[in-house]
Amino acid sequence: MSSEVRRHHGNRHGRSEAARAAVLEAADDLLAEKGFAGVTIEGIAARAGVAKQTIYRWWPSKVEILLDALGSDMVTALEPVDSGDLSGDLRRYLRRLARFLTGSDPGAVLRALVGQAQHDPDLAARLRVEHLQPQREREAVMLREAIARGELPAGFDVDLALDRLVGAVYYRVLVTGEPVPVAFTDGLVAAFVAEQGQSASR
Amino acid sequence: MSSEVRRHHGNRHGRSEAARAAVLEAADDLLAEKGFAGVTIEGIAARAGVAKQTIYRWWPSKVEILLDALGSDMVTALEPVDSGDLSGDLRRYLRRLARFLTGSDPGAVLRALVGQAQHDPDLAARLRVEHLQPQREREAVMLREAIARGELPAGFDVDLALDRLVGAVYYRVLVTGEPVPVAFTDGLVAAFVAEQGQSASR
Amino acid sequence: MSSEVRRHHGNRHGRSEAARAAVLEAADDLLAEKGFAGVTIEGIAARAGVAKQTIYRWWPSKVEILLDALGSDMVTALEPVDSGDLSGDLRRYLRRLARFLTGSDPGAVLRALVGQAQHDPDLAARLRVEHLQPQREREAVMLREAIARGELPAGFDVDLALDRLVGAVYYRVLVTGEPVPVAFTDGLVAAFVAEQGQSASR
Amino acid sequence: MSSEVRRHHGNRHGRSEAARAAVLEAADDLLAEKGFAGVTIEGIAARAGVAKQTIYRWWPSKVEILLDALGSDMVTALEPVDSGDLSGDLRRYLRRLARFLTGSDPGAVLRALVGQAQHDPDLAARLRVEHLQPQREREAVMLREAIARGELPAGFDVDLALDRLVGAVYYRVLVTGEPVPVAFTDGLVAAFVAEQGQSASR
DNA sequence: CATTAAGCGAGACGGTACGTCTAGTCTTATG
DNA sequence: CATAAGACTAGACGTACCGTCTCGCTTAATG
Repeated sequence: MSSEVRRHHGNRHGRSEAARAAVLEAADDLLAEKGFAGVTIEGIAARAGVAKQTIYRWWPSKVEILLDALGSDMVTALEPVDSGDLSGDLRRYLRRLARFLTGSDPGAVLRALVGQAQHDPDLAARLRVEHLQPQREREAVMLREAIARGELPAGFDVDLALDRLVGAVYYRVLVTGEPVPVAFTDGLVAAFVAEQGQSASR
Repeated sequence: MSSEVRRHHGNRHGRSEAARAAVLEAADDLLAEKGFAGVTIEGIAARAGVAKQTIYRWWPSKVEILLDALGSDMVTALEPVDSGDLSGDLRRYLRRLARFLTGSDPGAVLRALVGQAQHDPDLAARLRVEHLQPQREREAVMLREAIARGELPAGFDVDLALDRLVGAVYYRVLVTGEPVPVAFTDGLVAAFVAEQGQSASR
Repeated sequence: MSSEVRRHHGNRHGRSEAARAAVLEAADDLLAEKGFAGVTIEGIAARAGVAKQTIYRWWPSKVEILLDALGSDMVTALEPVDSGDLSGDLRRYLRRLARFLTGSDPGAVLRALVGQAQHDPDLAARLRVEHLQPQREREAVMLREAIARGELPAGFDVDLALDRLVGAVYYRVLVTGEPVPVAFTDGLVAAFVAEQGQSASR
Repeated sequence: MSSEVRRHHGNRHGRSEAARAAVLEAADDLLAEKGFAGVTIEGIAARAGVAKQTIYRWWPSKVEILLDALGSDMVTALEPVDSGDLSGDLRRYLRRLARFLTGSDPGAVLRALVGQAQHDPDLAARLRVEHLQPQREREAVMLREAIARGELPAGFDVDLALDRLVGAVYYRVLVTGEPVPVAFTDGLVAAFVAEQGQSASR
């Protein structure tokens, strides 16, 4: 038996998976080595051993390549935790988020894309629809299950809580440039938990 | 009598204030009209009626022009409030911050610069040193004075609080792209106050 | 009844005559519409509804297609005259040559090929062997028969005469771009006849 | 003391003569080495050590570069002869023309341009106006002076004679590809002279 | 009657050159 | 001595064709 997609140089199989993979890897490498400005279509083509036309055939711009390169890395790296204990889950999740954003290759891709999205509304829309909102939804599930378990009150404002927890992490990464140590993320959760305890005791 | 600085085409008066102002205004206009990618040195020179060399003489790059164009707009627009009532001050400040970031021209410049800073560590450093950290300091003063007044406990973690309050606003602006209505900023302050109340009651 | 070669999409009949004809016609049309630079393999394939590979299977280059498209048009259009009266025959022949070169589709193809032959020695060789020399030979026959009839002297230099008669027509077409009216071709023949008369009278 | 035009890299001197000369020489060299198809803007730029933009600033296409490269070479190489003896002058001129067209670098440029002119009416017009017609005029002067001297009759058709003399040479070069030996050009003149003798004797 | 094999339309591929755009450098003449 | 002007080298942009390479379909001849 043979693999589903065979190696080929352009034919009726349709798109070459080898070329696609080489492009995405080249884009990733260039971003890591030279930064966003160093990611050029010509550079990607040269490094991937691919013709420029092949790139333009499948991607409308370099940011789409990076979106593609991001792929499901976010889903993989930021799988929410559900152990039945909200505060522990949140601590683990925010630690993981901080590490993803500040210390991983796909995190660097995401930061570059969020940066570029400030100049490019189309990219912003695609980035949100394809990556940020789905991840936000996975984060929301964590909190909603805690509501279901009774760890959080019924009327709990999930969106506000996520903006305060996750937003603080992004803020340090994107705006202040401060490191995001475990002490910080744990501190966020501690404050969150304290607040809930207060509410519950009323 | 005439204005202090006369228009001139190269002379012994020193730097031309007219050229400087024209460049900054052209950069601002181009950003507003065409977005960040539409801001080019050539475009600025053409619109400002200035030679490219004059721009390169005084600014090392286009982002420095935008930094310069931002000027003291942030200081002016985001003057912290100090009425002696922390929660009211915070509500007013965050409303103003949200409006600045989402609904003003200098806010658009700041967003573009923060976006570009994700690709450009030098810009990131200058942006933080010249604008973000001074503003952060002004914000911190608000809280420190509340501590001095006894509205907040002595060991209060000012940095964590700002990351949670201000960070949530930036997060919506830069990442989720959600609007930042008054209800949201007031909600942030309400949660903050509730938390403090709980702490105080312990 | 059916045509000898039926329409087919690839089979054991061998080469598709329909595809061949469509390619030649498309090439001709493109040359007429857009000029030589507008004749591209991709354009021919698209217009002929034929795959590029089919073109490359049968023709090594686009100029070979035009050579093929020229076909026997030159032979047909430039059939020499032999009425037994040399000066009348030459007048008719040169008029026909002028009209072919300046006012017919295959003449335009020939001009394009002669032009391209200046850049392409292989094309030059093929063009001469397949079209120009055979036609030259047919022209020479006209003169040789006049020699046989005694209209021209035995030692008459056929090649020189053709270079002067035919060459002058090509020169106007290819180099000066002047029109080639009947008065011109008739003038050529008149001068030729006068010269022979002079020689004969010696 | 300094040379009239100083070396510079773009400035208010206006156009760089060094860049201009390097481009023309590179184009010439490429034509000689690789033929017309080997003359590309990129190739010229690379060989001349010049930016593509500099080429596009001054020449609209590669054929204009070749037109420019041809310069006054034709005038120089094809200076008509005027010794007072028409037949000798014509022999010398046609020998020189044959050598220019078949055995010189600028002759190769001219052949390439005449070839390309078959595909490009604009080039054809410029080539004629700038080079071919002026040269034709210089040729005509030779004959007109012979008329003035009484070597040719008053009503002599200069244009027809040039088409037959010069045209035959171009025809061999451009169409038949035959060599153009001295015997051939001398034969042309001999036939021309014989014809005139006959006319004169009438 | 099923198999085989050749020509076909289709179209992706690695390339080269195109002509355009902007960057950043350099050299003047002007005031 | 800073300016406006503008030519310069450099290099990425996105497009057009090149010539090559499968691929799956159609069809007649073959076994």
